[in-house]
Amino acid sequence: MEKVTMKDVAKEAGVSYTTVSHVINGTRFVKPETEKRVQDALEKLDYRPNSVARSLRIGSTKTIGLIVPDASNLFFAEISRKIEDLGFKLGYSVILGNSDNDSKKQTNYINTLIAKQVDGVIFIATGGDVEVLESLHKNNIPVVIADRDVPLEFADVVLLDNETAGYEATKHLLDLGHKCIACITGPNYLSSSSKRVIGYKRALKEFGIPVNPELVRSSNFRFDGGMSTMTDLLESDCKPTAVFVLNDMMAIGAMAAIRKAGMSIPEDFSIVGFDDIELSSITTPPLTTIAQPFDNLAKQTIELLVGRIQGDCGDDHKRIILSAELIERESTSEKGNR
Amino acid sequence: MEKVTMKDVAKEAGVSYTTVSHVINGTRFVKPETEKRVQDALEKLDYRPNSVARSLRIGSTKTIGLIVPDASNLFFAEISRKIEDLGFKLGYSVILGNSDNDSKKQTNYINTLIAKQVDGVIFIATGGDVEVLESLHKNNIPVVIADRDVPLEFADVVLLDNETAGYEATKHLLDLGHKCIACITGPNYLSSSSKRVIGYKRALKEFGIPVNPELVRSSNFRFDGGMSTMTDLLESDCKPTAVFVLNDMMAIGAMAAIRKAGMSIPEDFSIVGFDDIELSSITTPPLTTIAQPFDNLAKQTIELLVGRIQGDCGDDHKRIILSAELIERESTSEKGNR
DNA sequence: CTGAAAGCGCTTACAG
DNA sequence: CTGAAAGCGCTTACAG
Repeated sequence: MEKVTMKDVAKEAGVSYTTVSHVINGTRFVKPETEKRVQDALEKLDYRPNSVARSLRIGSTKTIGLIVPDASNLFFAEISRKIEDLGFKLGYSVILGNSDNDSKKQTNYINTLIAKQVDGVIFIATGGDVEVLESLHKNNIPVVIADRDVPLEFADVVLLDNETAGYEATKHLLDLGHKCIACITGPNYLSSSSKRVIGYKRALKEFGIPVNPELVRSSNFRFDGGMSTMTDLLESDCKPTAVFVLNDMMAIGAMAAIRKAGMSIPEDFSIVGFDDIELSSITTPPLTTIAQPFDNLAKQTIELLVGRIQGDCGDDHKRIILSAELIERESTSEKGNR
Repeated sequence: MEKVTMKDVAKEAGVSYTTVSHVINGTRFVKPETEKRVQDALEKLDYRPNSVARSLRIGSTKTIGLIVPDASNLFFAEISRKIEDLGFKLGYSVILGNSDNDSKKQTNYINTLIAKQVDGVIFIATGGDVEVLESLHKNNIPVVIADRDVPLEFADVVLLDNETAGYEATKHLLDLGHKCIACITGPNYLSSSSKRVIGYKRALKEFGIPVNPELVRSSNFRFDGGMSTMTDLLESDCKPTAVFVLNDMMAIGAMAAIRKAGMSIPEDFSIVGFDDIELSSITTPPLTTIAQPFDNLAKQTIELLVGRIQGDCGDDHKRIILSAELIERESTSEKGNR
């Protein structure tokens, strides 16, 4: 069970290992008869290419790094999954890293990705500093930033049009006659959160409704945060009749809080979420939400990255902005419909 | 921005690159003064080690492969996340692959993992054939099988004691006075499903209740499957008052079906799930379930693998069986408590 | 149509 | 206390 290398195959087939390499890679003509001998030897010895050696020689590992805040979060889990799928189809393996909110961990990851000579990196920012990405750039490793904007000149970016999406979600509620609409946001330093809030405010303004800061609460994008923030909101003075929650995880938490307070959805209270994770279609009632274009996001991101890897080194860095769509389900209804 | 190698550092510091290597790795004594010069050069040139070259030389990549059925499933997402975390702490990067139910894809993955010279593989089986794993073994790559048993002599295995867990879940329902208890299973070819069913039957027998095959339905471990199977069950002749659902995803779907049928949980119907994914504590009502020892599962798995990698080549392959715990929440109550 | 040889960037005996 | 050199397993000009 010793490692079998090209040398062994060459000896077995009675050719030089140059030839073996060429038949494996189909990279120059080989006399059919010779080729057959090599193929037989390959099979007989169950030869396995060593891509570490190959990578060292050709300077490319066919591996990309994917850094996400937390892959056990359903939203990132779905994105990672799709990126991994598409990447594999394009011939790339993915090394996955969870950054949490730990910028030290983030730095460690980036450093090992550089050491491992990944061909490119897809980065979904957590908070923390982002200067580490600089070193990727210095090492000529292309980076594409997905989902959460980050002020970096040297990277391509694929984002959702969060502002418009926030506007649409809020407008849906306004169109239903709601006037007192709360908003549960994510962490304010995330562009994906703050932009949605801008959309929310714009819709309100358009309907001539002043923004009540009491109704806009910042939370953590997680179930528990949605639940506790909604509870606070319901206990406060201003009695909203609807809420726009900036992701589905929190929205599901908020639904639990609303029910716990003895209200029915959507009869007493309307709620719209954001993301359209798989779960959202089967809550009770099914959640009206903004659907992230998961497939398209993954596709654009990986294609952009692979394009860069394959040498599209235009210095004009691209910003791709995708649009999201409102999915009306049963968690929203007209105000007064009680 | 040319790649800086040890040679460049050596030249800058005026030493041989042997010495550079030794100061980087701390692998032999170097005169403090010389060392300082090297350190300065390292810093000045912002040297980055190339672990591809290193790997080729030392025959180890410090990378492991993790193959899961579907990382967008919350259960695998949580496990992957933990394995990734612990692995990173031990100095290993992880390449993630989703096998789906596609044995061709599984084979492809295994082959690229071999080519990439991973140091080891953690494998969570989907259906499909498993002989591909054979080739890992032939290439001296240790494998540990997690969560789903697979009949393979050369791999270590870390499993849950599914039978006992299934017994406990069912007994809980029986202790509450339920006599007509349905069971929604996963695919039958998965040991994690079939063993839990054995536990379910054992508990029934112990309470002198015959197993009604009508009450045992096989489904797909997903939300939608739980929902539709539960709907069928409620429309059938035998009217159960409780159900043991073999994972939380399906249990959440089943809860939706029960509510849709106009019944309250737990007043009219009791339900116990399995896994204790994060979500289960915030459903309405919070789900009584069997808690998977996620942390321990990840920990044992990675430690076993790293042990093998580091040369513990005992031929006695280990089977580690972990136990699960019933978490009583609010989805179960005494029968007749309506 | 095929081979001999250099070299990718490291580590590590061997030698002094 | 430090260096010269071999070699990990490949790819790819160069040569014939």
